[in-house]
Amino acid sequence: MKQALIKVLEHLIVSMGITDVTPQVEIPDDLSHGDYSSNVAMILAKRLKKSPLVIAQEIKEKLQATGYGQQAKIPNLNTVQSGQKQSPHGNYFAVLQDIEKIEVASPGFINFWLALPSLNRYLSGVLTTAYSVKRTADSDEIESTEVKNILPATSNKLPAQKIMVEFAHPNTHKAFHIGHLRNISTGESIVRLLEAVGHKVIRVNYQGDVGMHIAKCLYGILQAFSAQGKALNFLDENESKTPEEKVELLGKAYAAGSKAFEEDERAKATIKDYNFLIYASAQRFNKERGLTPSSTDYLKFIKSRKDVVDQIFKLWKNTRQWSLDYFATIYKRLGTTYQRYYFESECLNGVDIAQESVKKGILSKSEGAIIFNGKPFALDTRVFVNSLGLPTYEAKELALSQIEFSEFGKLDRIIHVVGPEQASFFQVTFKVEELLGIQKNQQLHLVYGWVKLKHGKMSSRSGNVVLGEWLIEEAKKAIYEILDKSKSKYSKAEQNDVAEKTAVAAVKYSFLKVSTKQEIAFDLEESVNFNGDSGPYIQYTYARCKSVLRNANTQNYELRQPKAVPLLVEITNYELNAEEKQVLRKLYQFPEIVLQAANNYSPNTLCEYVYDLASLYNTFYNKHTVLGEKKNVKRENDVSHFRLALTSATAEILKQGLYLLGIETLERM
RNA sequence: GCCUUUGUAGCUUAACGGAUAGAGCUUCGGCCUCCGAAGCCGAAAAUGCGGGUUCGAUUCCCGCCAAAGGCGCCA
Repeated sequence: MKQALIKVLEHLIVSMGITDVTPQVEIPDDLSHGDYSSNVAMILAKRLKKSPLVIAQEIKEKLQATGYGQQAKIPNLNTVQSGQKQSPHGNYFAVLQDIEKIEVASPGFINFWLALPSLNRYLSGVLTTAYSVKRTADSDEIESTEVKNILPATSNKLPAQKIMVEFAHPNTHKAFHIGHLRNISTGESIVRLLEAVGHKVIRVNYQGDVGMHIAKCLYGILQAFSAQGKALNFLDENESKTPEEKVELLGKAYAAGSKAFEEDERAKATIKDYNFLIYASAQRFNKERGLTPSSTDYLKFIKSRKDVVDQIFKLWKNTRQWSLDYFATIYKRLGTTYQRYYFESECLNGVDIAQESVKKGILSKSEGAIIFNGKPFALDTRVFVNSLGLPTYEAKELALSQIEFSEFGKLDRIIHVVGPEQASFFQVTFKVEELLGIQKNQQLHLVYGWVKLKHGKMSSRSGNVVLGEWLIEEAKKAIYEILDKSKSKYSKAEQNDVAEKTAVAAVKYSFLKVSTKQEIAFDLEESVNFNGDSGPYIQYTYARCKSVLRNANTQNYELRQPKAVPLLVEITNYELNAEEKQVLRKLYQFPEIVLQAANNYSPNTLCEYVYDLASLYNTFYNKHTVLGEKKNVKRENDVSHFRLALTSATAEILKQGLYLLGIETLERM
């Protein structure tokens, strides 16, 4: 609709002699300004040397001349355009059938109101998809919905792309904290939004499983948590523990190792040695897996304790798996899956790429290291291979991008969901990859802001972290309190299901409603808030809608039969009240909001929409009765039918909106 | 020193250069003998400072102040 209006205005201003301006049409914040609004008259004011109001009035009159809202007059349109008898303009102007009112507002806006029939047509469309899904399901519940059904009108204009979204990337042996939670919430929603507008998306996760942080952790294990400092004893003793307990142990070991690294010179030297051993272990692991190893033999760097090679290998490989097993439980909890897990350990041949790049003159040697000199490109200078011969994150990234661009056919884009501290890193690696011919302008660093504590900074070294799962558990506790007070009777299993889904929703929504780049000042109370602009509020509204619909069923309304849908369009003699109109118009905006959220990578746009819709529905619900024949409210049947349709459509859109945010709905809560 | 990002009610925040800066939390006052009160209605409260561009600036440009991140051997 928006695009169609832009086309109409574009054609109109061409007839006014303007060819190089693309009119803008937007959905006004305030519904009293219509469903769509254009500022085209104000843009033209200077060019035409007339007042914006006059221009707006002229445009309005030209549009009126087409007889909008009346199909019969549309064919006459071509006379508006001089000298183009067989022009396709009639098609463009056909959109005006759906407009019932055009107004000019100071200082020169042209506002459009949609005609009721077109709103109703959309409502029917929503319900038809809802029914079609319901009919294929054997239960009363609507199964997870295919969003695409509601979106083709706006989405099919974009060329579909193949896009890789890389997100989550926790490091093994380290804590999974609320920053990762935000990363996953954001990435998951971006994936779903891109899919909803027609793109093919590949979900991947890049995890750091080599490096100093692991050397510190292993050192901590061998020093403090292992009988006689034997790796095998440690593994045997703890093998039967739960994934949570295992990673907790790793976290403690990491803290201990970090402390030793800073305070004890001998420990520091040992940890550095361990780091080489980990690289050597990774190479050995790659050989086992049949991956091509890099040309560097890391064992030659080890100064002492060659006897621990086997120990470190087993310890690294097993504890690495502990972390991965634990991460898997979290991904499952959050409803996230990945097609491919990448690891730093498989990117060690970045050293070889870096060395070739030196020959090509793209990277250079300096003080024993291989660096990229950023000055000619106004970028930072960064180290790719350190003077010890170990690849840094940068060199590994070169190897990674080679793999990523080769494994899934031709990719149009790779989106890296990563924090702001890596902006310089990505600018440099993107540039080097461009110079190497790996990619050109195909990658995007999608920055998500840090999650900071209101007081103090998160640091897994000092142990001052808010763990992801801890937060979800806190939210669950709060929900159990509400459930205990509630009158609804649930079994233990049902309670747990409600608490789990509501808790995840609360946490995810609290991250997603803030714009992606914005830092979040973490506040427990805010994250587990169930009132107002929150995930549970939307879920509650959905559950409320479903409750009404269940009641309608028991009271023998026929709305839930597909045949009742056409009835909606026939309701023309019923004057809709203000609240009904507000909900109806909001529903209509859904596809365009999804498109906007996808194109801007901004789930918060969708959060705002979903909240507005829920809020408008709740206002309507409180003021008017949908069924309400219980006491003395007597009403024409078709009013109830319309309101049930509105309720059903609201439920459907809320469900789909939440799905795109990665949040599940509950039929009861 | 250089680069980047961010400053909006007491707190957390929204607003492709548009209309009266929109919410939530908190506070205060109302609404369950009617479909779910995790709800609804009402009140109070904000664009860091100074310039500029524009019909119009929270948004773009310049300067200042403040915070965060980054800038050859961490990831």
